[in-house]
Amino acid sequence: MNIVIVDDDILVSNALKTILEMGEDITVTGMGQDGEEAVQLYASLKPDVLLMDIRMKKMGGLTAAREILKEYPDARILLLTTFSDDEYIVKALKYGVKGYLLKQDYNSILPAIRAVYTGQTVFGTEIVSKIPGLLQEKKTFDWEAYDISEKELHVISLVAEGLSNKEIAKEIFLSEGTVRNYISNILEKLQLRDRTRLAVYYLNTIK
Amino acid sequence: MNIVIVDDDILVSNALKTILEMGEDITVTGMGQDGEEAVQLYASLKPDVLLMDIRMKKMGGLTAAREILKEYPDARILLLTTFSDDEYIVKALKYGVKGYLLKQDYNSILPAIRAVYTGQTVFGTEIVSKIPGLLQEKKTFDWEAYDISEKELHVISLVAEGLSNKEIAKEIFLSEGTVRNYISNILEKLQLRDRTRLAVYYLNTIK
DNA sequence: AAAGAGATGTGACAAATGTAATATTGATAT
DNA sequence: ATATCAATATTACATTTGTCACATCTCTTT
Repeated sequence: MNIVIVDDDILVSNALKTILEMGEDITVTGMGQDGEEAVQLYASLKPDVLLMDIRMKKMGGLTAAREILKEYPDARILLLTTFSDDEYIVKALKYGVKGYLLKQDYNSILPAIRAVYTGQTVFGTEIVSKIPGLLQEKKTFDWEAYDISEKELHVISLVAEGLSNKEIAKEIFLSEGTVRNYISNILEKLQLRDRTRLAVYYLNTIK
Repeated sequence: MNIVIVDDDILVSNALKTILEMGEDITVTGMGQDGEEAVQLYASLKPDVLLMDIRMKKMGGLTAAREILKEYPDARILLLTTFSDDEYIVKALKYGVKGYLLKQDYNSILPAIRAVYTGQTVFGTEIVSKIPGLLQEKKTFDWEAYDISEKELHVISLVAEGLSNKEIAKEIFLSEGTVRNYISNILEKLQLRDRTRLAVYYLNTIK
């Protein structure tokens, strides 16, 4: 299994190399220090797995990953992060990165690489919980508790689609004025102050 | 490393056992055929990893996983799925399951188990894309393509937090009028018609 | 029939919003 | 110094929005 390691810090790169080569079937075929090198190295060496730091000068790991995956969609890239770079994880996953690990866990890097090699996607401890839409757990809102009727809920959903009062009125066969009253009531009940906040609130909530 | 295998189908269980024991450091210490057995086996054997089918009679793998994790939050459970059981994945992750694999990929089971053993979370090929909130088709919007500047993006995010023009103005040290112009421009560029739609659009999009 | 309750509608008003045209400012280049 | 450009600001205006008080209208209950 051929691996390329890219990391700003040569000490880290070497440490990683040592760890990896403890696996007999593993060869580190190349090493680089920034995103641009990563792109070049990948293109020339086509390693089985690319192990790359996410924070690097010049081109960062994320951008490099994107570039590489654009060209080689099946590239197996494992990103290393120090900690709490949670913001990048979603992007990384979208690009098609195959792993997102904490540098700290030295002894999990080897198994992670093997898993990635077989096509799996691997997340370091704690990282899964950073995936929004997963942990970001939309409040399961108990609309009933606020005396929100079925009809009102419908209006809310229309607001959250961006309809104007006039359009909502037409949609549910009420006068525009009544729709205004409806919304005014809803805002009062929910302690919100305008339709934008209402829309946002609704979207962050599960019906 | 001690493993317990739970699967309806004894043929599958045995096949898995054979595969696993090709790893010399691995011992299959117990085998069961449904969720209830899984719970019992886990409690009595405390395996390092529990490998479990998700579809089983009596208690299914998901429920079993929940029960076990309720009692032992650090349990490392790897669920096996035939395919396209995507609906369960989010629940599984919420419970704290450490892996979700396709049964088909025989040769990825071993590395996956090792990764799980070190605390990583592993997803089989294709499975990542099933995570809603991720694939949940937030359009990866290329704001740059619409000439949205960094500052404009900031304004947009503030709109999506429900701030009024006046508040936004105070926040970023511009006059209210300028903020209005900003937003007017943004709406024009994005072909949207008011702040509510802008907020909705933004929330359904990844920065 | 009268009264009450609930949903719907109207009118009036202030505030916020969106648009457009036109300043003002400040920095840069010539 | 002048011309130029981008960013910011101002002004004016039409619309939309949110609030409130008060009508209607329709059922139901008594």
